[in-house]
Amino acid sequence: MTIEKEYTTKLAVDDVTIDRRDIEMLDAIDRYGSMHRAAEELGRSYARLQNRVVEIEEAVGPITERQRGGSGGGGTELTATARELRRQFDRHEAALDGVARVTESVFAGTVRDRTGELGTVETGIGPILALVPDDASEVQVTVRSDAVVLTEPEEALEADSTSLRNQFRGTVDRLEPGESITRVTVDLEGDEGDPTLQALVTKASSERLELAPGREIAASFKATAARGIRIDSDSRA
Amino acid sequence: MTIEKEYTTKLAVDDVTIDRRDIEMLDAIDRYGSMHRAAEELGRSYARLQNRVVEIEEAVGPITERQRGGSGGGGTELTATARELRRQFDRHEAALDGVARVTESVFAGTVRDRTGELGTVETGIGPILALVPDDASEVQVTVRSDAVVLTEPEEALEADSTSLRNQFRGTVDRLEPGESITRVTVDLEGDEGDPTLQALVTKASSERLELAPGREIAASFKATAARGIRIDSDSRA
DNA sequence: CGTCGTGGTATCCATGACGATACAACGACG
DNA sequence: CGTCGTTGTATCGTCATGGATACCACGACG
Repeated sequence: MTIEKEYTTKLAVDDVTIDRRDIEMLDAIDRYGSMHRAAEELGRSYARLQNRVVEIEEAVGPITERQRGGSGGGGTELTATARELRRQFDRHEAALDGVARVTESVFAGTVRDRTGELGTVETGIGPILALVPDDASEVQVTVRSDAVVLTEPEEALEADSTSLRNQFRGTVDRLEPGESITRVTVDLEGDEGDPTLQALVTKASSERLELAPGREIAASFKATAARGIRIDSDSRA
Repeated sequence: MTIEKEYTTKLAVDDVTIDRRDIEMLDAIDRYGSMHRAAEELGRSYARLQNRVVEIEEAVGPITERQRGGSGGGGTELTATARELRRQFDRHEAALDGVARVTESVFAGTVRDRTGELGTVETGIGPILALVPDDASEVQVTVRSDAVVLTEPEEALEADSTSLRNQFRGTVDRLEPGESITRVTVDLEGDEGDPTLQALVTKASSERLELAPGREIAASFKATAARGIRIDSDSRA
């Protein structure tokens, strides 16, 4: 059973919510210069497509300049608003794609202190400062591997001048080099469960830090990049 | 026109894709111990709900132990698989919620060098090492504010022993303190556009670094936390 | 002044998702 | 050995989405 993380991107603008299909519609209109051709090229009915454009415009304002009559019969162009929408959508989707692709490390623990949205979670690898939901006591803390910073252990000590609030020491367990990015698995000193933290690092950084299995290293991440998720109390196993 | 980032969480397991509704179904079954009560409590029809359970189990394997007959008429319990599914879903949703909530800073630029998935992007604030799509030349680079690390400027110089590949200097422009987290806006030295970088920092870090408007500071982030998004060449404005 | 490919609109129909309903099968317990 | 609240299953109706089709309006250009 392999579980894959998926998602669908949406933008809520006032009253409508714009999804991938809408953006593809805008793209096609932009590319072909007419809603008829866009509909044909996308394999969807002109009537619905045109309706959708109007529907969006009623909520967002003009996203097209439509003209009928004329030499070529007319045509429609996108407005700056439409292009901005598309860019925003692309950014959002890229961000979501990021979380779906990136691996994360999980540590179960219990919330000790809490001030506002922040809390200290006692885990098998020690206390972690993380964002925690305010009704939770038992949580699992997740850390995205692209948010983990690796540092020389000696330098790490004086790093109190940083906003990196979570620092751990460990030894490199495994390197999985990609073309330009290496996935590093760090064994942390911990008693329970799987005291392992994954980090994504550029190949250049990997070489500069002379990463290799057995190498001692400091791994740190920001409190704002670690989130706790409530575990239902009635969940056994 | 206020644009809000939205998303719908999904897990793809083999042949089925599990969405929020399914997880709520599992929750209700777990809470009430029977599919009939779960259906009633959720306001949906028993027939469909039961069908859905079977449908999921055909793809994922047993997620329930169903028993009919008996004193209470029977009942159904969740299996460990179902609980694991729920936890995974919760984690994924928390991660997606993170990207939807966090602000990001955007810098437009052009890709210079590219090795694999990594590239150097020339922007208004200088070169940024980021993940770039392989067909792009003009990109917008986005940096999540929870991935930006603030450091004492003096210490930053010797930070070559880190996997933080992008380092910039600037001055604190604005602080927006929350209950336990402060949003920091840093003005970078840059010519074009909006040379501003946002960072989320714990209040403790903010005080330790003595952040205040005008304060000089170093802001850094990992290359793997910066992603470039292609800008269509035919996009003007 | 007609042509032609647009935009604009209304109507009908196919499909899928889902609730509503009805009914059979089950089995511990009184 | 019947009761009762389950799990199963089949059928029908409803609703929303969206394609298919048809028809009108438009206006520069030949």
